[in-house]
Amino acid sequence: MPGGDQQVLRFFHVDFDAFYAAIEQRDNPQLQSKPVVVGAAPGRRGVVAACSYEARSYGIHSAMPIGQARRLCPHAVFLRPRMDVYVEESRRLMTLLGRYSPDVQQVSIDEAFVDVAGLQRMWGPPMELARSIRKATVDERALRVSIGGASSRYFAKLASAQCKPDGLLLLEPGTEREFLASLQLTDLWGVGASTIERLHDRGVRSVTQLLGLDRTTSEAMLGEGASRYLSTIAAGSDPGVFSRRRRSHSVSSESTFASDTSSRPALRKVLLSLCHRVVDRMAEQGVESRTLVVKVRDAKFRTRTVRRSRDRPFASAAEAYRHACELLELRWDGKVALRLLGVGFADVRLIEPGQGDLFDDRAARVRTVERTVARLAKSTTAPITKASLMRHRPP
DNA sequence: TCTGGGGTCCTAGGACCC
DNA sequence: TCTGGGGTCCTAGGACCC
Repeated sequence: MPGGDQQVLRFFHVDFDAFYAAIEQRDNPQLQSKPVVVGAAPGRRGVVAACSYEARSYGIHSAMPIGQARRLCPHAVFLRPRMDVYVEESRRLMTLLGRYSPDVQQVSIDEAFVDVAGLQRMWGPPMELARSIRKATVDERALRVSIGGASSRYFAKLASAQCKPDGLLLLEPGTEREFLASLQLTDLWGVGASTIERLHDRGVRSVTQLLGLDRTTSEAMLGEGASRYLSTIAAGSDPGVFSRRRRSHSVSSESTFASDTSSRPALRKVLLSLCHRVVDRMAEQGVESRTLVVKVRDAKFRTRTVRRSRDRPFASAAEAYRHACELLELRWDGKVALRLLGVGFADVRLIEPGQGDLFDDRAARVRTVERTVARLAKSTTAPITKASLMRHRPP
């Protein structure tokens, strides 16, 4: 059937190399060709958010505890993230990609899928298009990018990971299975440490072995969902993890303390501040939720959550805070020291017009005051906050 | 060695209803 | 004194990713 099911190279996965670190190196020439680590301040709690390839040669990688990174490379340059700069850079890069294709799907701050179907007449074959994009990011933004191309998003993503940094790898449609056989288990997107451990326990050490398992064995090992996921990949098909459907949505904020604490007043203060942060962010997005979640992590790194759904959305930070305090007591005995508190909303939805009347008057009034304060705080340099959040009470 | 913050998706079990 | 099956909503935890 001409043109029917024939696979074509349809997607690029465009992935910027060591994004935060590369921006820092670009903006400060003294950092070029030096090990640069962006993340928590050394000596404090936190991890590596991104690091330059020079830093990687010392064994540093993202998500590594910052103290460990410093031990591996004490002379590395340690920087705190400048998120506003990275977000702005990301916006410019997505605009740049938009010049090449009307269909750019951003999937994180530093990566996007580009649908290249039908672009041949304007930009030439995929290889030429990819080269043009790579040249443009260097010429215009002084940033390097790796591009993977394939007939599906999933394989394009695998391909870009294989050619990093500063690489280009286009998979000829039909060669997916061959490509898979050249990968390690850890290269498969969606297969993490826990799955790998389970596989190793059962003697499965290679992708070929994994993909050769019969369905019954693999279901017994990994469960039905994961088994179906892997058999789709094994067939060279897209398991669909990057398709656009978005079922639910959540908004959350959390904070790890400089040191563990079991002080109830201190914890409540954190809770109040988190409630304000999350509710303000939801207001900016024009969304609301009926489900509040509180997250607690203790000194032993044991994490627990507790949630409460009700029949109408939470209307204000003050209201969320009252419930959050109750939820905290359900998950915390008041004795054990905690290292983290989090507050979030699940199943977040767009506010429907005219729904404001559903809130009772008092909640609506409180919310109006909160919004005004939030706006004021943004438009002035004078610090505006709730009295209970201030370090020292005013005289 | 010490383990951030922001997310998504899946699983499994209980309550409740028809 | 033995018990079905399906659907929906809710909760908690886990795996995974950037």
